[in-house]
Amino acid sequence: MATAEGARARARIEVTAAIKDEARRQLAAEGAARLSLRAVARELGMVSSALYRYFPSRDDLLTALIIDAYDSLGESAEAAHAKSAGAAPARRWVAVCEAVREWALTHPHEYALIYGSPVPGYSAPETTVPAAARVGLLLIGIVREAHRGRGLAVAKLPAELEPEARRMAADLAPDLPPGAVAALVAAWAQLYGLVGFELFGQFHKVVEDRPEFFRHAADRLAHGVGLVFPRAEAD
Amino acid sequence: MATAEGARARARIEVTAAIKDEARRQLAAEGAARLSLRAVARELGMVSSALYRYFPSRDDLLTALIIDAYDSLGESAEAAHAKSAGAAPARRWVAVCEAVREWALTHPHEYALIYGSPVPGYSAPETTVPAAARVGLLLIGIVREAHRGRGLAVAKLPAELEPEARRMAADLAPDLPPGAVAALVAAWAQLYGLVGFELFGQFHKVVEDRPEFFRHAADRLAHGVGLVFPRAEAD
DNA sequence: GTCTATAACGAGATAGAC
DNA sequence: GTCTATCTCGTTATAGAC
Repeated sequence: MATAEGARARARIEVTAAIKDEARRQLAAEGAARLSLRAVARELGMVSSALYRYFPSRDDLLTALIIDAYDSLGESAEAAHAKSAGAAPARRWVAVCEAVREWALTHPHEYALIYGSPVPGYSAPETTVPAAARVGLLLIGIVREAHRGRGLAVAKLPAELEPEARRMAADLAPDLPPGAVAALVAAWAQLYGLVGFELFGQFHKVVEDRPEFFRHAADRLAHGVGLVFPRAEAD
Repeated sequence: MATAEGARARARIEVTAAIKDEARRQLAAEGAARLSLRAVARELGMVSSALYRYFPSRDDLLTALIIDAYDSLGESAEAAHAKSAGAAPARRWVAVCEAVREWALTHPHEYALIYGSPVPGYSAPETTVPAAARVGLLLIGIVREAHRGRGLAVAKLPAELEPEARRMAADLAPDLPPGAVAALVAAWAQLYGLVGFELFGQFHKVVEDRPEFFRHAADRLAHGVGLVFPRAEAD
């Protein structure tokens, strides 16, 4: 029984993966708005109703693709973070930013799925939140590391933003100064502005040496959050 | 004959506007990927072939909507810029950024059309460039104003970025220091990161007081570009 | 219980004849 | 410009194989 159940489970995992792979292929070709369960089934030699054993609806398939994309991005970012262990927080920040950019360039359609325009008629359920938070948590961790090592220059905050900054800090990182958390959230959004503009073509005929341009912008973002670069090298 | 021709021209303009209005409505409901000439025609009580007298293809209709969106955004930004005449460049910068944000919040689907994921199978022609450049030109103008008034703190550039910064400056604003141009392009992209995150829901349960958060982030962007705030008030 | 296949629904797009 | 015949879609009900 154990082997039979194992075989069933294995087959189920394989078919699920095949469905998602084919769906990703269609994502690239047609976009998320035109993702079609029937087309996926047809391409796999299945009948459309059979897909419902694996995904209860088209939206559930979309949700699975979104979570996979966030997880894939999160893994790349976490790998870059781990690889940079021992380096100054500002360097680790840049390393993670560059990993985000590289993942986006190698997975443009999945990037568009999670950070591009919302899919009409689809609204992401709360189950996507943990995967979506991975990169943010990594960035918070880097700032925390700097804070503990006294390598964080805390930004001054205008009085009007202080309540909001306190609220964000309480939610996201109660051990960090509110000013740093507010700056971090802004930098997080701005990082995706840089990536999105490059990926979606706004830098066409504007920025040519994009890796270098991005590296410098990521540097400046780290600086804006209060991460101090080692004296010997920069800043 | 003059009146007849005038009437014809007027009718043509009216029908063209009606087509674009209906197309915008569908953009909101279905997304750009699903924009269908037939559906537009049906809704207007026309037959699909009649639409081709006004737009030779779906892509041409899309292009017209994109140019309209860029122009509408550009007008809003330019109006905010004009209204801020006399203020310090840093203040004008923030005013323009806030106008971009407000336009995006009131025109979410048109924002998604121009700054969101690319429409699969569609590639924007060069004719969209002038409209797309309006906000960028405005920001360059603000930095230029500061530079002329000696209110621009030019950012130091790492040696690796200098050739690219020079190239960008030669293309975009030969009268400005390359460092300022590079910082400006980055800030421009980052501005849209902030706007996109708010609009596309990434700030859900993260940022609550979004106007204040955005204003502060725009302030910091101005600072990053080298715009100096009047001593009496901020910085 | 787990899965696939057949058939069907209502809605909408599409192509072509007229 | 109109009509119709034929596609697509998401989804469900049902029946039967393993």
